[in-house]
This record gives sequence, structure tokens and C-alpha cells, in this order.
Amino acid sequence: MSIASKYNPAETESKWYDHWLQQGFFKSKPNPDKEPFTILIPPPNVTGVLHMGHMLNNTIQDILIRKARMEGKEACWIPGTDHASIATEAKVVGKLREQGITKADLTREEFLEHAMEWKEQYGGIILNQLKTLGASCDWDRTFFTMDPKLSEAVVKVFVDLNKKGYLYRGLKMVNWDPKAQTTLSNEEVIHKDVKSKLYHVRYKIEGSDATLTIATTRPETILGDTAICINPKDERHFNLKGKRAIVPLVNRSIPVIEDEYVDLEFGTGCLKVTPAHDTNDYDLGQKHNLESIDILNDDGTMSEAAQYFVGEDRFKARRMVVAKLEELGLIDKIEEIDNKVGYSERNPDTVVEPKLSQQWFVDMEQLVKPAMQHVMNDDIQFYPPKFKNTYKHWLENIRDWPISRQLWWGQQIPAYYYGDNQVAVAASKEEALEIAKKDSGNANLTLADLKQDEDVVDTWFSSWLLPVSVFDGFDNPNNEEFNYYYPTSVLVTGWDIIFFWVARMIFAGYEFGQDMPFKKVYFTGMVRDMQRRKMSKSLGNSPDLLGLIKQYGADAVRVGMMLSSAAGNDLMFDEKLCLQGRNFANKIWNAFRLVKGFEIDTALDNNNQKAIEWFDAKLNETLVEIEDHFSKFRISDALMAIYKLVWDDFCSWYLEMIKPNYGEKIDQATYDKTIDTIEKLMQLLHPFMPFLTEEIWNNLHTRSEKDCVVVSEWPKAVATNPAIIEDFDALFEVVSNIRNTRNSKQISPKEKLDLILKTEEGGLFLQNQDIIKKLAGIKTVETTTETIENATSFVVNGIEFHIPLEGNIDIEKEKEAIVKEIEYAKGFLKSVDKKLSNERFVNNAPEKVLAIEHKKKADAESKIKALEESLANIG
RNA sequence: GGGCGCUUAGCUCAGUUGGUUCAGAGCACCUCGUUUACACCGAGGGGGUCGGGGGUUCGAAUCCCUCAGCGCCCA
Repeated sequence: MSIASKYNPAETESKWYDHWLQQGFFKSKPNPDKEPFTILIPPPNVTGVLHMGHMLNNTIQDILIRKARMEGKEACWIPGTDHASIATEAKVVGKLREQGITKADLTREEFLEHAMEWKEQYGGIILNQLKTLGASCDWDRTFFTMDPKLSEAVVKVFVDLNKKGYLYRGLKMVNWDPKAQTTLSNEEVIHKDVKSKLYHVRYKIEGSDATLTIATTRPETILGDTAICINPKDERHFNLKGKRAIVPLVNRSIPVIEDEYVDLEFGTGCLKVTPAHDTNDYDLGQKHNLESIDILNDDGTMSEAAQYFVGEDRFKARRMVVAKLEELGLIDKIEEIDNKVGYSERNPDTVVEPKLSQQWFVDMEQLVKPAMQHVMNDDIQFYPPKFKNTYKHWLENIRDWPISRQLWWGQQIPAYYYGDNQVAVAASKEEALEIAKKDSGNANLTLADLKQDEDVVDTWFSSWLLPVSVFDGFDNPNNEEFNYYYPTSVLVTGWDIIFFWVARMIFAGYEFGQDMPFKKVYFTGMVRDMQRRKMSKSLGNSPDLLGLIKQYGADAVRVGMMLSSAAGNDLMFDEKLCLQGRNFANKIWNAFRLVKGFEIDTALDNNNQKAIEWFDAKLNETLVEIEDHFSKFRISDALMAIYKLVWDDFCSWYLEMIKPNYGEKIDQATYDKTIDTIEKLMQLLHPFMPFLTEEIWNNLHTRSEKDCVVVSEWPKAVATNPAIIEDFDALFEVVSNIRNTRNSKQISPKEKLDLILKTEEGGLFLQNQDIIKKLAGIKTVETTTETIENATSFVVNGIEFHIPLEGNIDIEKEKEAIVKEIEYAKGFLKSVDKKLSNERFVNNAPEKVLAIEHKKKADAESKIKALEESLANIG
């Protein structure tokens, strides 16, 4: 059989993915004999395409789930997509516009049909792309956040929270996105630093010729001013107390009020108050009973109430107001300042407008309590734990959650209005009618008198329920699946949605699932480019992932990604990492190719027992290390440990030791053991590189179609002899020294050298001389107590090693090198002696540390002795 | 303004209760090598006063203080 010298991922990946699906390896059902291991995917938006964030996130989930599956747990990874109200509605509206249809032309039902059609067409893209990555989700469980069951849960929760008194409807200052024409939660507003102009505008003081000067960045809101506020301590403005001012243009008389809120340092000390268009002004307005004049329409144009520039966009109106004020000579000066302006997360170019609006809110006070406690006491563990601080800080300062969204795509709020703004909340209109009749005492009410709230709930108001709702835990709280899979094992998500989603799931978990939604949360970092910029579609700095996978192979891209992603830290993605992954895949492939190509001679004895024992010990040692890394979610460290085990220990040392000389054959025992070892390595690598390992696994032996590495049993560490690792470290040190000698003296690898040990007891080195010979190109190993001439030397384990080099020795240079080494060793010894003669060190340091220092001393002394002898021999 | 975090080799980062292995890894770089699994490779090598200063300690990259620079979150 001839095997290609380069691994070709394209040929194997789809083959094995299809095979896994056919065999149903990813399917899960409750199995009381197994421990469940459950992951709920952070559902990607139906609008999106696969980007680096998904790649990182889902690779980690796949690694965890594949390992758990191999460990014999009932692994269940639940995929799904999120309906993403704002983003999706925007897409659908855009698509309809292209067809010449506006939303207003359609009924709600018609619009939803279009939206659903859009979702059917584009919604599955990301999930399909995840398959090329190797994601081992149980696809039969794929959910969509607007599935009937999940939507019913949303309605149920709304009704339930209302009953508990956690919901209220109120006029509040909200963040308004004039483009999407909907409310945003605080978390959906992105504040950016921008250069702005600060306009100083004079207002007439009523009943006098004097003026006062305010400073504002938003002159168009002057039209909605209902007060001027000064700080009562501000001596500059004592003369204004109790006066009234006249708003320019509209000539409205407004009071001068006093409040310590006004910053003495900023602007002029006179603050114009526009309660309808600024959060702080709104609070002032509440406190001082001011009128609110809403001068803006929902689309961001000036309203009738503004009186001027009605129908003009707010930014155009700003310029018009400034022009008018300048014409009237009321502008004192215009300053350039830096300030922060809120933009909509979904429509990044749109400035968020503070707006008074009738909204449903969730009162967070009660919900927060268990959520805080169970995270702080580590019932739910955060990795890395630093995110506990962030979480705590947010919970302590939490605000009520506005959940109304003025959209159609989503779950419509189950609140029904009747009569004089009365409301009945119920899962159905019929139930609402019964409640309404009872509450109002009006038995004549009919369904026609009830009008359902036009708004839908925030998308997160559905996704916060997922850990419970995907297992039907609302309708049927005692069902087998919910009992078995809930709480889920681990949540893997980006830290950027810790508030949006993670915290809220914890609230919902305890409130509706009676328990935590997940036991652990692993926060991944953000993927950034080499300039530290977050990867995003708008920047165009996100590489074409499917292209990368095509070019390097899914395994390589996974490895590239994982090599650089320390838990919770942002990672800079560089395509070169994929190259490293590809090279690694090729290295493994060639190791397999080498072993597979061995010819066996059953008559041969096994001469490799020591090497086999050594690698066995090394593998088990690494296994322990890997488990430790995994237990701390140090996944890139776990991968690096395997990487080094495979590349350095297995390929560079083990295979070189057992490899038969050219043209020779290998013994059966070594061959079998080596095949077993590759099998184990494939298992350890499988979670990281699922395709390559499956391909090799199936080429090592002829297997049944069910006998796949993906469902094989994860190797368990067994106790081995640690001494053999130390022994081999010493052997390898000798080999490295010889190779170094060769390199520095430019001796060809083809030229065989002799090695002489200046010792009576060659011990370890003599016993394993075959290994030294093979790895270092040595033809004879001898011991002597005689003086050795014309040789270069080095010291390992206190033993002098000499390599005779007729005519290739510069005695002075050799001497110089040895002297240098002696000096270094003496310096080292001096520092150790200093420590050991320090009484306080000897008295205070633990036994273990002392022992180490004593050993250091002994080693240094024996080394110096050997070096000095060696120096004497030369001279 | 409030909070969190970061600064270790050219680059990206580890460094887990202060003490073997503490100054590390990967990549990059330099030298040599086409040798028989792999040049997507092999062998070897150089490179950092752990951001500056001070303190605690027998002992500090690690703990404390302070200064400087950077990032993020919230207002």
C-alpha cells in the first residue's frame, strides 16, 4: 500500500462526518447508566454567517463534548438558532423594500410569513457551516427560538412574572433606535467618543434685558426646554434665583430651578432642562415637576410639538436651529469638545435617542438574589474566575429590564388592553377576557373589546429561558429529559454577552428551572486581528473561514485557533497559526505512514523494551497533565501538551529509537506496541483534530463501521515508573551533547564517532548504549580510567564523556570552553553555598527546599570535579 | 467620574498557595543538513536586569505601596 506523503484533509473530512452522522454517534437520549454531559449552544443569529467568534466558541464546545463522549458520558450538544428580532426584521424589511413593498403595506401576519420564509432560506447557514468544522451536535435537537414550544414558554413566563408582580408597565426614558424604531436595552447601546460642538446660547431673562447663557451639544432640543437649572451654590448665578427665562424661537417662559446635580465646572453653570430628551433631565423633571415636551417623532424627525422645522430630521434640524440662533445673534461661542454618544448596536450608524415611552419592564430586584449568591459561592463556576467581579458589579447596580420592542418579528406581548387603558395579561385572548371581566366587573366585555399589545418581547427574553425550555421544562417540568439533562454541564460563550445572556439565564434558571441552568461557564475571549481590532464584517478583517478550512483543513484551523486561545483572554488570530496546524497534521500523518510502512520479521527479538517503557511513562505523565489542564479549562495548554508529546517525544525520540535501520525489519512486539501507542495518541488528539484522527484510526486496523475513534474509550492514566523518565532525560542529554559537538565542529552525520566514558561504572549509559549509538551516530562506547587525549568532552550526571577527534581538536579552545564552564558552575555553587550558610534560610525554609539546595550543591560539586579532571587530562 | 484588568524573548502568550523543573512555550530568527516517514522536515543555537521605583521576606515575575503606559466595562 502506498500512502501519500502529504495529508489531504479534503478527501477525509466530509467522508467521516457523513459516517458519524449515519452511525448516529452524535445522538443522545437519557441514559440512567451514564452521567449526562450537556452543552447548549449559544444560538447564532439567523441573520449571520460563520465568523471567527463562532469558530472559536464552537471548537471549544466540540472539544469538550467529544472528550466527554469518549469518557463514557452521555454527551448531548444541543444546536439551534436565535430569531434576533431587530437584526432579522431589519433584513426582512430591507428585502421587501427591494421588492417595492413597505412594512406598512402588510398586515402583521403577512409580514411574519415573509420573515419566516426568509428564515427558512437563510437561517440554517451557520449551523451547516459548523458541520464543516466537525461540530458533533445532536442535530435532531436543533431548535429555533421561535419554535412553538419555546414561544409558549416565553408567553408563560410573561404571564407568570406578571402574576408574581415582577412586571410593570411604565412611562420611562428609554433608548430609542429611530431607524429600527424600537427600544434598546442599556446593553444594546454602544457609547463612542466623538468630536462634538458645544454651543453657548443666550436666553432672555423674563422681565429684564439681561440674559443667561447655557451650553448644549444638542441645540435642537432647545425647542423642548421646560426649565433652566443652576447649582444653588453657584455664586455666579445667585441673581437668577426665582427668575424665569424665555426659550429662544418658541418664546416659552420657563422657570429657573436649583439643583446640586448641575456641574459647576462644565459649560456655563446654567443647564437647560429637556425632560423628554435626556435621561438626567428627565430625572430633574420628575423631581421638580416639570412639563415634558416631546419634540421628536419616532423616526427621529421634529414633531408638531417642536413648532419649528416640523418633519425635518433631528440632525438637519440641529443645523437649522443653529442658523436661526446665529441670525438672531444668540450664540455666544461654539466650542469643540469630546463627548460620548450612544449608538445602536444593531444599526451602528444610528445615534440612539433618549425617548419617553410606554414599556413593559421586569423588576429585577427579586430575580437577582439567588443569581448573585450562587455565583459568588461558586455553585456556578466561572472560568476564568475574574468574571465574577464583573458579574457582581453589574448585579449590584442592575436596572429594571425594558422588554418591549416595537417590532413584529418575535413573541408578541400577551397583554390585552381594554376600556380606559386597563390591561389583562394572559396566555390567550380568551383567558384575558375572563380576567378583564372579573377585574372590571363588566360582564359585557367581548373579545372585540380587547386589543393585544403591538410589541414583541426582547429577543433575550426568549433566549434566557433556553436551558429550561429546550427540555420542555415549562410545560412539563417533570419530564425525563429535563430531569436528566438539566442543569447543563457547561456554557461556552464570549464575555461580551455576560449581561445580555449569561446572567439572565442564571436568573431564569433559578426562577423557572428551580436550579442553576449550567454548572460551569467558560468565557472565551474575543477574536481580534493582528492589529488588535475586533473581527467584524464591517471592518472586513474577518478571514473567510470556509476558505481557510478548504485551504488548510478543518483540523488545522481548529488547532490554529486553539493554540493561541488562553481562557478568557482575547486572542489575536493570524493565518500562520493554521499553517502550524496543517504542519502538525502532516507530521502525524507521516509518523503514521512510517510505522505503517514497517516490515515485520517475526523471528526478531524485541530490542526496544526500554524505549517502549519510557514512552509509556511519558504518555501517562502527559495524560495526567492533560486532565489537569482540562479540569481548569486550559484547553490550549492541554493541546500544547499533546502537541509536544506527539512531535517531540513520539516522533523525535521514540520513533527514532525504534526505527529499523535502512533496509531492515522490525520485530512483532515493537510493531504491535507502536500501533497501540498511535491508537492512544489518536484518542488524545481526537477532540482537537477529529477528522485526521478518525482517518488514521481506521487505517491502523481493519475495523467495523461502529469501531470509530469518536466513540472509543478515552485512555486513563496508569502509574508508571518515574525513574525511567529521569534515566532517559540523562541519555537524551548525552545524545544532545554529542549532536552539539558534531554541529559545532561541522562533522557530518555520516561520520561515526567513538564515545569514551571516564568511569569504572558505565551503568545506565552502557546498558543503553544502543540508543546512544543510534541517535547520535556513535560506533563504539567504552569506559576507561586512563587519560584520554585528543578528545572533546562534556559532563552528564557527574560522568565525563569524551569523543576522540584525531586532528580535529584545538586544545586551547577546548580548554577555554571547559574553564568557562567551570567558572559558571563555581559561581552557581557559590550562590547555593551562600544560601545554605544563611542561618535564617536553613531555619525557615521547608525541608523540601533545603533538600533541593543540598542536591544542587552536590551536583555542582561533582560536575566541577569532573570538569577539572577533564581539564587536567587535556593539559 | 466609578469599576475591572494588563505590562515577562522580535511577535503571541504561559507562569496555578512566594521556594525543585523559575526565568519558560510556540512562532519568528541564525548555523548546518536534501538522510532512509515528513523541507508542511531534521540537528543545533542566540535572545529577556519579568514596565520604572520603593517595601515585606531567609527568599519576589509572584504579596504590598507608588509612578508610567495600555485595554475593556459601566455611568
